Amino acid sequence: MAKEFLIPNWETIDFEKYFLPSVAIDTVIFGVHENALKVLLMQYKYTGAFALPGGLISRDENLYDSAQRILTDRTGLPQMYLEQFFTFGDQGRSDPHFLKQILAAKGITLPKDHFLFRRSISVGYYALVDFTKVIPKPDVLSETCQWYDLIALPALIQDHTQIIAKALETLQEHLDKRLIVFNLLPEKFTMAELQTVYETVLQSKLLRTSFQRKMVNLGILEKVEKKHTGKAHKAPYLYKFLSRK
Amino acid sequence: MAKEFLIPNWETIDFEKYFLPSVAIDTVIFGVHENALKVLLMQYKYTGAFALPGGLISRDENLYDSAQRILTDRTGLPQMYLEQFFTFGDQGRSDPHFLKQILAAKGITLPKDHFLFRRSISVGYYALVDFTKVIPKPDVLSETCQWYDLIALPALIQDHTQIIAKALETLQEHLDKRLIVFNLLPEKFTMAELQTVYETVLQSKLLRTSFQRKMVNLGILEKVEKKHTGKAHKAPYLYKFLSRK
DNA sequence: ACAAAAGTGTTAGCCTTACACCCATGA
DNA sequence: TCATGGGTGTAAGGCTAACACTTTTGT
Repeated sequence: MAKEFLIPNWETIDFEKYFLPSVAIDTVIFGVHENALKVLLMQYKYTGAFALPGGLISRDENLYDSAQRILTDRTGLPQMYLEQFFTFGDQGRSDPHFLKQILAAKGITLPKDHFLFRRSISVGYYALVDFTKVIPKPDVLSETCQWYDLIALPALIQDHTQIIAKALETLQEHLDKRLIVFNLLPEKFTMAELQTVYETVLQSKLLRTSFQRKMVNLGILEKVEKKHTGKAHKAPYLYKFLSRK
Repeated sequence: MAKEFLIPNWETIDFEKYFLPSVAIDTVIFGVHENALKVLLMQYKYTGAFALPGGLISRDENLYDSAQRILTDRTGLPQMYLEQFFTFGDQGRSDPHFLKQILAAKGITLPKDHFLFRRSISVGYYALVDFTKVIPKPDVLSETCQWYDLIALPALIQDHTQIIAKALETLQEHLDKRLIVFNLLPEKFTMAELQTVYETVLQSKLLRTSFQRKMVNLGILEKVEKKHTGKAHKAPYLYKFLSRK
């Protein structure tokens, strides 16, 4: 339910009947491409404002499942690594300015205190995805849904810049503790690629030789075969993640 | 506002006017007493059911401030160490059974789909307090507000047992990373007392000599004076936490 | 053969584990 | 002086930083 629910008559639909009021979900979708950490953002229709993918929680849906659904809608992936990281609830954070503008441009007018305009708490989830497998898809409010480099983000609506910052912080803390990097990579990868992901996420340079040893010593990598790049140097090995140790 | 707001006419008060619907806060208040980790629980009137302190979010209040207010109401402390740890949003988690029973016993009848009976998401905060400074105070729904040993908790309503488990898990992760143990202790304490707190929180024995060195090497402790216990052994030093390094 | 990148060896330092030992205290 | 608990010394092991070195590849 609710997948492309938002398309029909805004004026007549009873949002309260299907969705929980005053709560929403915002998602930060991380992907790696060309040695850079990327985030999936939507650009709103008419206004050109940038925002994180997000959505409402169905009354008959668990919170986690809501996040999963929203992420599937935007990425096309049936499932992905997904983690709740923080809930944002400052008073000033809900600013219906852009939504009102978009609806006005569509010729839709809703009452001032409409469900969609009221203050809401937002539960933040971050997702790690294989960049190459994602097919970004805008929602009804947005013109585009595209990857943006984390170090060159456009201005975002509301508190979405802070939400991304907090997501990154959490990801950095989780990176070593849980073994989750592999969600950002294709099945097979070189040690250099793995290191680059670490470096872009942690935003710091790591020693090549120490990194190699550390990863190998974790005992979760399997050497697969050599990858001949055609370059004038030793061919690197490809590694695979051992799913269950 | 909203402090003892819940006392008067349940039937006539417009909850939606003052509080956000479908969101609540639950708090896990940790304290240490007699070498044991304790949690503050309320016991509901009439039903005898046990629950975590919690409450609603005022429309004009930041999320964090709501949690602070709820905690001040239950402990009497104007402020305390406070951290958001998770947001719980499974469908089945809201069970208005006990609330309905209590209201029925009071002779209050509210419509079946009343604000207070609907499914809600709950934002979890944990607090660390100095046990000796807390003056527990029940809310309007509860008969008592008391400390319970973490390893001998009574059965709790809804998903409150899981909420406590998640809070403890988070506290364990934060214990070494942030320097927060001191919120559970009085100003001056012996190394043995500090170690006991670590052991009860982490639920594992630690080596006395290594622990001593580790704590001292952190450089955040100040040796104050000796504490003569009257026991037949060397008097331990009292230590103080250096607030800002 | 040579440059460039991948991989291995080696040493030093730090932190933890483990346990031995000394110190202070009141019975 | 002895039992008890507090505090320090010391050695082994694991992990990381730092850097030297070897290996493999295509030009």
